[in-house]
Amino acid sequence: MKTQPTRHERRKLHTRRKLLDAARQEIARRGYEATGVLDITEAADVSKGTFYLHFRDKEDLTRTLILEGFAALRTRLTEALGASPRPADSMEEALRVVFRHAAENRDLFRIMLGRQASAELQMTALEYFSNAVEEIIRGQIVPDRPLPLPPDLLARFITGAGVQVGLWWIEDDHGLSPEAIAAILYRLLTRGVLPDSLPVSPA
Amino acid sequence: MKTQPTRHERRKLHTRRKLLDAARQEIARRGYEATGVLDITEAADVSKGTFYLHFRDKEDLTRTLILEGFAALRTRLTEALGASPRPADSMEEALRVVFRHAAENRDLFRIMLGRQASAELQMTALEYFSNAVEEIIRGQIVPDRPLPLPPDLLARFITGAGVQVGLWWIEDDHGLSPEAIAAILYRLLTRGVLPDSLPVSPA
Amino acid sequence: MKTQPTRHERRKLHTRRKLLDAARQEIARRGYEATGVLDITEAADVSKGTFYLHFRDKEDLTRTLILEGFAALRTRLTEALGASPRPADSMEEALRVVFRHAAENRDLFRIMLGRQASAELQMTALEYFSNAVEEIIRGQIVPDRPLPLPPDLLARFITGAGVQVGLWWIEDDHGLSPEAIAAILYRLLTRGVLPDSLPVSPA
Amino acid sequence: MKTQPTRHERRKLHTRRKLLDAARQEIARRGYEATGVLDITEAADVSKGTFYLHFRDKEDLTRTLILEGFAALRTRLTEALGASPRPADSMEEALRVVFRHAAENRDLFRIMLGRQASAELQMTALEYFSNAVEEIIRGQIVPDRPLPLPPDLLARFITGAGVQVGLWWIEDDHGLSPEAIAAILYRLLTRGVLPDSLPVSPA
DNA sequence: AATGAATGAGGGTTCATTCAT
DNA sequence: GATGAATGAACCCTCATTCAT
Repeated sequence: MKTQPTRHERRKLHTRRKLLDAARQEIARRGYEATGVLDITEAADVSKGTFYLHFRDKEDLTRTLILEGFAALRTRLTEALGASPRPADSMEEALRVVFRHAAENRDLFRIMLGRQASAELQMTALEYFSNAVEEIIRGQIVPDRPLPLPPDLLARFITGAGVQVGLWWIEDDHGLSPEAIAAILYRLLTRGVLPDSLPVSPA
Repeated sequence: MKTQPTRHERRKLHTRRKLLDAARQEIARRGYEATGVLDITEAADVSKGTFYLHFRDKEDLTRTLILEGFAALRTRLTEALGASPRPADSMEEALRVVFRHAAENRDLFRIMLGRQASAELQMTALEYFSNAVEEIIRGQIVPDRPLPLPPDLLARFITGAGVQVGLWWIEDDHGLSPEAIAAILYRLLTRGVLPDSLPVSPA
Repeated sequence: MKTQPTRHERRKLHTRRKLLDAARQEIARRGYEATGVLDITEAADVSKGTFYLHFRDKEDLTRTLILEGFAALRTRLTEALGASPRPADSMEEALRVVFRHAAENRDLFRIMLGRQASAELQMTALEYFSNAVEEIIRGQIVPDRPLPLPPDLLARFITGAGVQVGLWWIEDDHGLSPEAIAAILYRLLTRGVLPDSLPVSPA
Repeated sequence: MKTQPTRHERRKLHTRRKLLDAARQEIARRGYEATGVLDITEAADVSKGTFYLHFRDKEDLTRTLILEGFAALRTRLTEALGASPRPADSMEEALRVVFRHAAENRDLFRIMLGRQASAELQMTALEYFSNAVEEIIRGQIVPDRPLPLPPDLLARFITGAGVQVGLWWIEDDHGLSPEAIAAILYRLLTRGVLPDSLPVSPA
């Protein structure tokens, strides 16, 4: 059992991959709603019928695409932060990892969060990020000093701000490295937006 | 003279209003993409043809809906802040006004910003808010102390955070008054999210 | 009884005339099928409802337009040929009258016979002409020398040829006067198309 | 290899043929304008969507129908007249071929030339025939005896007459064989319509 | 596993016609 | 008599999905 991927299986996986890649490009280019199954299959150079051999429908494929992206990001975060990260320091490092990942997966981030998404998709992705952030927040609560605000509210605040900063930077990096934009976001989140609390020279 | 806005015109305006109201409800319920022109006209109890007498297409109607909303909010803000608001104090007051307005126009805010929107719509609304915030920021820059961060980036940060907090609160107010949620957001924006800077008792 | 046309009636007739004129122009410009009732009423500067006060529908109006044209032509023919025309000579004269009339009523002839017509209209007009020609033919049959061909066939032959020659000339008169084109058509009809029977210098 | 026009392709061609046949019948019955795509697909017993798989729109299909008809007629003429026809004799023979073809393709001729056409279609078909006739005329001009009339005018004359005679005969053959009606038309065209020049016994 | 012809519900839109004013 | 808002049937067309091959 599990001897080899049976050429057949390799071929099948290859087709599936072609579809996912084509979908990412097409959706990033034309937007989720405007991209038809035909656009995807033509870009993948397979027949329309084949699509339904691999995915239940367009939403299924897109969800797969996004979950793959999340999984990859998670892996990367885990690797970068080690098994037991010390939270305080690790937050900024986590942001750095996320921005680096975003830079390398622009299409995917646009599909998840930008105009190219469907509102549905956008909210789903946002919720995913938000849940992850909430998880982290909950992990940091110490029993004798409970948080004065609901963790899910904090998570939404952070995620909303982070996503918009991320999109601003993905559209045009303004000469900022992933590390630089991570530092800015970290500072804004932890110190607020009043001029006094802002760094003197950002970039 | 001018006694009669020509019953005709009154009738027409009435129909137009019925369409706008029906559209707001239907889109809030089913989402922008899932709502057909037929759904709207049926809810408004007019014929499909009538729709096209008043609006070029679904997008036109929705844009009208949203612009109306923006206009109403702007009016309200202007009234509340007076002719010459002192910026520093007025920020929190502005947030209060916005949250009060949001509470009274849940459907509209969901349509603009929530899952019910199209991604396109969502970004457009977000941009609108973001531009308004940017405007305010630029208005506060004093020549001898320039902002260390691009105003549009700050605006995106604030808007992203604000919108998510707003949606969190619109979905379920968690027992928080508009004033309370405005205070929380203001605090998070100006002092950051670290536990130390958070108030002791939120609501 | 019949005192004066009662200002009211004059006004009504005036509106009717405006509609007919507008229709002729619009249909000549855009074609019968492509011309909407709205196009006509706007050109006539009356409301859409008014249209149906004067005509049952678009076809009714168009038929009226064409019948008016026929009536005018008939009047002109009667005047020109006198009460008892001697057939032989009168045929060419009749053609001259028709071509003169066509030149002065291009729009109408285009609507009846050209691309601007509906196929229905075209055949109706053609049948009208054909019937008129048949009438003439039957009037010339002398009992002891019956025609060797059915009069309706001859009439269709003549009408078909005449209409196409007429359209050729209406589109561009090629420098030919009504009299000249009438002479050509007469010659072709009576002598045939073989080179030998053709006149030496046409125009 | 090439044994199989890929059952797929055969099936597709079959569907296409069903659509063309159904369209010919329906348009012949109800007229071009009055026939909807739905009428055609129902008659062909395929779904509405299938229509658009084979033709861009109704006009596209109709053009195809007519061009097919022209092509078939042209083939037949070429076969009948041989490679190098002697013009003089061949004109009557050509008419015979055309009338035979018309008899076997009544629906198509009605669609192209009769009330069932759109005026547009009618003029297009007429122009096609007219151009063909003009071609023939030009081919017969001998340098030292130039035609005294413009070839296109002659062509229009002949075509107009021929089409009307053809329609007269297609509607009801009046007991005339294709050969007989061809002879009549030939005689009328070459000798004119005056009683003296007409044959004594028509059929 | 792959194909692509066929499906058909549903979308947006137009426009001749009606009718209350 | 004139108006024009409202009607609704009918149209063309797209596209996600199915299914026979």
